[in-house]
Amino acid sequence: MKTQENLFSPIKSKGIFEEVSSNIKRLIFDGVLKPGDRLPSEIELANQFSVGRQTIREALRILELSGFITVQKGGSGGPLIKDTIINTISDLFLDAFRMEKISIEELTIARLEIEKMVLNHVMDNLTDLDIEALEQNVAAAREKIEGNMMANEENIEFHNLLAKASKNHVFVIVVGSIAAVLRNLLSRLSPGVGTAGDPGGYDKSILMSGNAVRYHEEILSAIIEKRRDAAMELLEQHLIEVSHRIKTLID
Amino acid sequence: MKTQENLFSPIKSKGIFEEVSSNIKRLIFDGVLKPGDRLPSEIELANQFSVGRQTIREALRILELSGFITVQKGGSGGPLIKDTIINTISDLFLDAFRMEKISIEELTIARLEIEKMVLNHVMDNLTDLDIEALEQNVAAAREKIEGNMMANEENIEFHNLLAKASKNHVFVIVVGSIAAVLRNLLSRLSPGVGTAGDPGGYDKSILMSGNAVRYHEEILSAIIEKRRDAAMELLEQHLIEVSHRIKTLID
DNA sequence: TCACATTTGTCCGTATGTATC
DNA sequence: AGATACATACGGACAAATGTG
Repeated sequence: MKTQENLFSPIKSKGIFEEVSSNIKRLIFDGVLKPGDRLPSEIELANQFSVGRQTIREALRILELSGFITVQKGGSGGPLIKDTIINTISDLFLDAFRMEKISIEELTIARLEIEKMVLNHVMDNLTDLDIEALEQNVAAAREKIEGNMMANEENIEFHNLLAKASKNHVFVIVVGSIAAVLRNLLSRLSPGVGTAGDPGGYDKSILMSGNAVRYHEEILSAIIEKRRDAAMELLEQHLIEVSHRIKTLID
Repeated sequence: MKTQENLFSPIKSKGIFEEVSSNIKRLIFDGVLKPGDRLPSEIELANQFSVGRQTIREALRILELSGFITVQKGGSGGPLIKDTIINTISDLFLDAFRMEKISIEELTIARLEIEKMVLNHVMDNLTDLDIEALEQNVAAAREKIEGNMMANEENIEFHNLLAKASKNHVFVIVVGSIAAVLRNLLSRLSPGVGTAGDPGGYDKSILMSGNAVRYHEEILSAIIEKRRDAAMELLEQHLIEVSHRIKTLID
């Protein structure tokens, strides 16, 4: 029963590969290595640390799955410092949702509540840059709709941009994760929807997508004009409609 | 430029080790493999998948860092299915803190908003079983406090039980993740606090812990008596006080 | 207490696939 | 198209750790 978790020096605990990844992590935390910098190749790292290549590979795998680096194959490739922690956290939330077998009802209820909460924060922290990004998003979405194309990616991004405008990264992660789950569900229910230039999507799906864009435009207007209650009401209507759309797809 | 993302069979895209980990992941999602089950040894897996042992190792490393398995060395050891996604998320949150992607302020604001939202749902969906679990929790916490021991685990669990009482798994995961981050932070800031029977904890930390228990008791009473506004007010006071406690620990 | 078997951890050598120049 | 550089993958070997008899 002595489950003493030694939190002070988590290094040295498991093996060399963890120590190597911790060392590189520390360099990133201390600012010695910044996003965009290149790490030496595996062979080079193996020589510098005086360890085997497999050990380096597992250390790099840790860093990759922790969102600190990406690895590119081929010539002039190799490990690249890149900050993707937020995305990594979102991925794990997605896994957690899938493990718990979340129902559509639960997800839509939670989404509705959380996004309303986020919107409240947006109204208090909105900047011109946020407005610009949101306007750009709905413009791009409208353009696609007018070209008879789905605008699903843009529509999902609208909600992510809204979360960003709340100036709270926790909200960004949570909203982004829920959006990822929904996108996952939609792509399973109506295949080919997310792909660009899908020639088979000339059905009511485009109408729904266009409808969402109109809602986004109205919500954005209400936000800009500081009409808080109207924005909340529109958001609620929009999300309820989306949930209905998903339900009809399931049947 | 042919970046066609095939959402139906994302396998074969990156490499063999990702395909292996995806296969095992799928088995876990589908319930074929459940927490507590043992995976074959690395050599056995290598034979069954007809791949090298190094490939298996990297696949297992992915699963470990994604919170799906743990790996034990030695005789009768090996890969063990275990759901630790929430802990993994909290670890990444800590990394995000260190990378200054998330601040304590953001986290406490998000926690306050989310738990208030959850409490509202709890008031509408409370059952006798939830009440029983919550009462048992505060009773256990009080017992520890009266024995001059910290009740941090119980106090954190109180909030998780609250989330469960909302009957929404999304809330459970979000609240659980935030709680895990806070527990992780607290254990780093005030070492030895989480361990049972810590003889060095006879300081103001126990007072704070006891204070939290009192708040929990009052909140629970308000919930049972359907005093919604009072419960919300108490919860808000409680969480603000906790955030102050964390801030003072950081300075 | 002491081997013993099992399993992960680590290293080496080599070959292949892949992206860049 | 060819050369180069790099990750990816295979097989074999030994060391270290851990539970079991």
